[in-house]
Amino acid sequence: MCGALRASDAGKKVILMGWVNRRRDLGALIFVDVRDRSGVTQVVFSGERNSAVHEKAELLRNEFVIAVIGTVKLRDADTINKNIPTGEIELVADELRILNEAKHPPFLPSDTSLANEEMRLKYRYIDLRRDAMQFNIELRHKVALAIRDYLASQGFFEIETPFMTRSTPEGARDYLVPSRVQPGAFYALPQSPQLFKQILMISGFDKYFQIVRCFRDEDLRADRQPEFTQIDLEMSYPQPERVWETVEGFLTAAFKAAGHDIKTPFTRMDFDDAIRQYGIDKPDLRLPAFTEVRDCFSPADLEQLAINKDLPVIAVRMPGVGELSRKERDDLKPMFISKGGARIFEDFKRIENKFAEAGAKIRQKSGAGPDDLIVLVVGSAQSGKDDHPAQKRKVTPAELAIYASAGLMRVALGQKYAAKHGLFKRGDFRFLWVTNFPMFEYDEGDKRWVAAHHPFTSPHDEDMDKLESDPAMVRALAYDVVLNGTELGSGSIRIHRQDIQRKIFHALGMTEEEAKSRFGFFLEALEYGTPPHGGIALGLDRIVMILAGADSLREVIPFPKTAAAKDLMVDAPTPVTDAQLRDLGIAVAKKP
RNA sequence: GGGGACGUAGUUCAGUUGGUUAGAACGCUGCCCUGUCACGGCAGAGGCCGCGGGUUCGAGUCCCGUCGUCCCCGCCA
Repeated sequence: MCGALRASDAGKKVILMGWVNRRRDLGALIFVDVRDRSGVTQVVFSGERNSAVHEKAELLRNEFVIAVIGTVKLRDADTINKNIPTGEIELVADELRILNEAKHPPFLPSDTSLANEEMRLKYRYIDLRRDAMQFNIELRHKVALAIRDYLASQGFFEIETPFMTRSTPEGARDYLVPSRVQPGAFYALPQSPQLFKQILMISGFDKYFQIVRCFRDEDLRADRQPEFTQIDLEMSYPQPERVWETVEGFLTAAFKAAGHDIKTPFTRMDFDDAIRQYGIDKPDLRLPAFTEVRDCFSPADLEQLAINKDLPVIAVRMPGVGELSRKERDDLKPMFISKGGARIFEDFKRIENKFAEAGAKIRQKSGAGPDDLIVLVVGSAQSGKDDHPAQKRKVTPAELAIYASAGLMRVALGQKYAAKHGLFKRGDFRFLWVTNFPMFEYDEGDKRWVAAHHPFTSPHDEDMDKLESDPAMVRALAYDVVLNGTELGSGSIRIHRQDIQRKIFHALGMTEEEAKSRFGFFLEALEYGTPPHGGIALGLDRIVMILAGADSLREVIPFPKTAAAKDLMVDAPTPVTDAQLRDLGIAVAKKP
């Protein structure tokens, strides 16, 4: 391989095959860097030594595929290249074969500046030749392999489940596959193998895993692709802690494979605490938690500032970021997303000038040094009263609006300033289990309760009696694993009793008939001796993205989709022929 | 569905207040060069300024629309 040869190989006769990475033509002496996925080696073509081969080497151009036979030569001390691992040697060519020529590529793998994404995705095969992409894809392979090895060593079986399955119109939108033999009927691509893995528990495969593609027809983000890979697992008879240990085990192996040692067990945090301290259910622990500073203001202060005295007053602190300039503060305002009338005070200096005592107290309580940035998020004076169905929760909807707004501000500030001020250090991995999620969320549009995780999640034993009477207060045996503000995975202990599963469907507003038509097969399966079981699924792409230090999943997925869910290389999706549609019994209402 | 950014040579970008022939770097082509390694030197080719309208004596530059890529909100059990 092109990255393999070392000083100890000097004198050997070898053959190297690869791409022309760069050529340096000095006349009677031509240097060519040959590249494959392992690295580059300098090949020397000398006119003096072999004029026929040298003449052929003059034809070489970027990205030609060549084979070179030659002798490994130790370089003279003054010509050693310390920048590459093979820099102590070079290959003196005796024979050259051009295996294939190449058109001038739109961009070169060796280019120092990166082509734009449109170009990279259209010519993905060239983009993938770049060192960075080769590294990321290798990393992905190593991580997946380490996870497989670990889970297999713990007695898990990898078992495949169908891609062509049935639509369950709850949650994300399904990708549909029309059936030819059953015109008008559709398969759905799985959003997750959820019910199949639960049925595998009923089938006696008590430890299952699968590194599996999942599909969701929703709009994309930098960290969301319509098809993505999950590390999906399920086990019988577990306490949540057993699932967590398993995840901590395979993540330790995966991060080790990427060269990082991580500490287990991970921090654990109640959902309510996450909201109150970070305003989000996936807190980034690299940045400090909120400080509640309402009591730092006198009632008169609150009135004068038109701050709601019944709602939290949140100080968001960014260490070392310092006072913002006027322009920076102006830039901040559009970044603030107000939920439920929350307000922002981005100019803390002004608070300190006008309300010196409160300002000092806030600095002290939040532990803010003189170099720290403080932004306050408060409720407006008129907000606060509501009769929301979730009013009785520990964190009421009105409070949640303040926390959530502050949480979004905290994340936005982190993204904008923390990297610049060294708060995000490479290799700083803050894992976290968020637990005790509420079972239900209230859908304001549909005016009904929906499952916060999914409808197969078991409620807490002690909350079972509140399913009908007080759904807002029911906690779920659900847990998320979070890393540096990214949700890596989500899981739960499942319902294994048919009567409870029925109750949940009912609480979600499903009639008996609906439940039966959508999930009848599953309710029936539950009746045939279902062991207690639970599991989790983690996003492989996101794990690799974080390990690669990338900002987008596209950097770790070989053939990703654009924001409009298109594949620019193969140009998908496309219209299909009328004959195909006829076969499927489908008519397209609006042709492009 | 909504908001924002961007679109100029093969590529990455610059292009002033609307004003003469649209520039640079890399890449490409040719010539020169025996120790380069982001080689160097000389010469050269390469432009529907995304597309369509409009304003103007005059548009890469201003306006409207449209397409594409990216980021975000909604959405993502």
